[in-house]
Amino acid sequence: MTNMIQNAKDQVLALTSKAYEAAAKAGKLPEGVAVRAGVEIPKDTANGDYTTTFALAAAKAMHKSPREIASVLLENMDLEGSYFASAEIAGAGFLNFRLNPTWYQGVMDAVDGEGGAYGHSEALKGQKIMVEFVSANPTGPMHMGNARGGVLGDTLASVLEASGAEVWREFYVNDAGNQIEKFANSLEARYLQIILGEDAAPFPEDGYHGDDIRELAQAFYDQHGDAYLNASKEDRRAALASFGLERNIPKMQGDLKRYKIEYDQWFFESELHDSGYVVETVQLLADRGYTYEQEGALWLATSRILEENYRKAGKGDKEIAKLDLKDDVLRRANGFYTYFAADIAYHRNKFEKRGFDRVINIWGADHHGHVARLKGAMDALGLDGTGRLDIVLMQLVKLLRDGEVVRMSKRTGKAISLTDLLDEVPVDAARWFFNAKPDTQMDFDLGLAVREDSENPIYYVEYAHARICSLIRNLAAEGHGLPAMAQVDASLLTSEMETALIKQLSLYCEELRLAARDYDPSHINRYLVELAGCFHRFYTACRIKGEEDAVLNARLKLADETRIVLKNGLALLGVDAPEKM
RNA sequence: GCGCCGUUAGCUCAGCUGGAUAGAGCGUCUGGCUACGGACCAGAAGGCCGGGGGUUCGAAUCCCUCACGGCGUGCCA
Repeated sequence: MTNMIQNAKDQVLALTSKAYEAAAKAGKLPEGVAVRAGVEIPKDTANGDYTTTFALAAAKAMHKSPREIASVLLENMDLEGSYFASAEIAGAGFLNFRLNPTWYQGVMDAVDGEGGAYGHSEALKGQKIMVEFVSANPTGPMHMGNARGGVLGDTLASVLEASGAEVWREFYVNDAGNQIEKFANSLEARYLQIILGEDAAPFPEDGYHGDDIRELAQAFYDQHGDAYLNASKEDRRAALASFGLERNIPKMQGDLKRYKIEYDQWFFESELHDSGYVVETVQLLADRGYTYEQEGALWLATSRILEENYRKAGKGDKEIAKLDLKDDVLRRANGFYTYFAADIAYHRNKFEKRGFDRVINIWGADHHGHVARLKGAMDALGLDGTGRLDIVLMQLVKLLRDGEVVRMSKRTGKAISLTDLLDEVPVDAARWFFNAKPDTQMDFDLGLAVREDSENPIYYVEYAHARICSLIRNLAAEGHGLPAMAQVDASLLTSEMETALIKQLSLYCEELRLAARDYDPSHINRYLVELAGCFHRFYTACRIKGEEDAVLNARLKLADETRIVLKNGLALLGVDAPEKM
């Protein structure tokens, strides 16, 4: 709730514009100039704790040098009662502000008062947001891309929750359509091979070659014997498909749970078909005049929809012509609806039926061709897909083992599955590692990932937490309990390491904001490493045990607040904060 | 061909709406507890920010262009 960084920034701007008004009134600066100035935190504290570029930004309009403006501003500035002890001119015309103890006390009060909720905000209050992620085909084991997407989606959902949104986690189960047909055909071939021998039943060329298919067929055979040998093709395939799904889906649920991912809902594609919602949705598009028939198929006029969108976005004819837009089939000539049609229905359901204000999908980058047309289809339905549907495209994971690339394709049957991963790598390490910026490709070296040493930043962060817990335990054993905030005087914390640590605590709010804004929870990872570093440096430089009570209390409180923030951040990532290691 | 993503230290990556001398971790080298957890800390070396133009007080950041890499461009999902 309390964001002391925002408070400080607001105050810098308020102090500066007040100074400007005073100066203008006194005739020292031209009146009525609107200045778009920013406030920043300088990288080097030699340049103060906060800085504003007001004078730089105003120079042109005021026809004065930045330093001259800054100098006049300074003469007219009153820091009384503010968070700042001093302000000075530096460089090209920066105004640098230095914090006083009331601000540091404010940060410590905020962490103490808000505890586990510290860092949370109400920025997204009242917003109902769905995050749909993983949504792996239930036709086989989940792969590394699912592992990455799982962490990303789950953590992003947590970040949005911490920002005040009402968040819904959902898994879309593709239990219909071509993939399932392929799945059934593959199972059927394996099943027949078990009974009749390998050569008796040809394996479909585009089938799933994985061992999991053989195992499922074997399990089916163990249960039913050759009862389905002479059944109709349709019955046999249907039985095999549902047998497979009934085993695969709970397995996925179990694996994801083991990965600490729990969904609010597993939504089945088949429901959209069975309830007639797909047909209804396509009809709606037809009613709105966005479809046409050609060569026996029903098409969505995607190119027209997108062209309208691009035109609205201000793109010219030339640009649009270059885009090479294509229409999409909704209903094939054989009468079956495409995945795309079902997906449109699914997203209509999210917005229209369930009333989500915003929908976020985590997709693999290989689906990016699908982004514009799905948004366009929502626009065509009047659901503002352009504005409310956000697709996070996640670049794929390159899996390595000892430097060698490991193939990830399900179809080769050689994939390292998410289950395999969790057998090799601790869950927390995997979660930490996969929580990387979505739009960069990443290498995951299995040999490297299992190492539990200083190369892995997660141990650095966990160690800081465990160290603080140990400190608190030891002091408690000596009769020094944690002080109440009233007993803590933050003005005693003046050394470089202490102020740096408090400032780092205040940054948590900021990083959470950025994580929510960019849909990039990896801000939290980097923040926690930095926070742990600040703590270790503080801990090395500042003794706690044996100091006089006032200092001891202040430092012990600071350590405990660091523990709280470490724990809050790790909780967001779904990583344990161990009290001992 | 077209589209999306990427290119910053030996490696993995930060760099917020353009700001001050481009940062961190790992690796390499050198140091630091008979004191609260050495899974820690301090210091050093290491950079035409892929190339070239442009915009301006100021560009890793914005615009154009080229190069390289990944992915896509199905009546697949």
